[in-house]
Amino acid sequence: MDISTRETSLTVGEAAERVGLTTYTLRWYEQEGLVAPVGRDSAGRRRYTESDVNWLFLLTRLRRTGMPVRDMRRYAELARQGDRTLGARRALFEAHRRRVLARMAELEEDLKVLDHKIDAYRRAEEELA
Amino acid sequence: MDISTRETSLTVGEAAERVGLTTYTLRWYEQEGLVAPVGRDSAGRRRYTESDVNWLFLLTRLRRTGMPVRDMRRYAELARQGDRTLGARRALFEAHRRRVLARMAELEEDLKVLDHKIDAYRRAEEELA
DNA sequence: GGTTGACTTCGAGTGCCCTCGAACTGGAAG
DNA sequence: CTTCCAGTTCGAGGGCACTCGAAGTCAACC
Repeated sequence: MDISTRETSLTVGEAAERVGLTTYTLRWYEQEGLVAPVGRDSAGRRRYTESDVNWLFLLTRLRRTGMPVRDMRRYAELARQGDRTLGARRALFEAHRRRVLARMAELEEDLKVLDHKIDAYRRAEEELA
Repeated sequence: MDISTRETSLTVGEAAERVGLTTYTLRWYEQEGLVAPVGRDSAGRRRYTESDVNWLFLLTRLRRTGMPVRDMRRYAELARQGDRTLGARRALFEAHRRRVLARMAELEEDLKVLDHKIDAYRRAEEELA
């Protein structure tokens, strides 16, 4: 393999490590249409480009914020249709952004419950001490 | 049924509505040991007390913050052992609190990615306009 | 006293997201 | 040239947290 290929493309294992997913998951994402078919070398092995890796990274953030795989697939389909879906993709992100904010607000509420509980335990422990 | 019972105890359906879970889930939680066996009326139907409902509410907050059912069970077991596990329960909550904080920090990072992406889409749309 | 509707138990089924085993292939190192 | 490792496909399996269907019971209302 030539130098330029070596410098810009990664095997499935390398890509997996970069983005923090397993090789199983990477292949599965591709199969599920979350990732466009990845290029192959002469032996039929996947070669991930920079932009493949960037895309995967974005997917991990979407996933981590609780976006279902189904929605990620919809997003991937939009992205594959090019510029004419820019608005739709932005809308998708804006809607998701609102969900993430709501989730964060929930967590803050829940944190309060946790803190109250911790406090109650602390006081109860002092009672018994 | 007498008035005091009517005022302080709820059927599984009522309890479910109060805490935002289904009747299925409430029974399943009990079966899984997340809830101590609930009192029954003369016909064998569950009657949830105030404190049952409070406990269930707490469980929903733990669940919502991502605590696995397995850990909730462990917590429930500790609670059933009385005062001598106060320290352990507090430690459990403190550890969980740290996880929630970490999760919130993650979400904030992810929100940044989302915002950058939204911005990029906005600019790309303007390019095309 | 019959109908309705919410309850009971039990085990099976569902949806989501991976995760893995099996059988095979091909390039690289010794 | 053999050994080894990382890759390939395919379909099956697994963990988690519910969710439901079936068959039955019981209290309440008309």
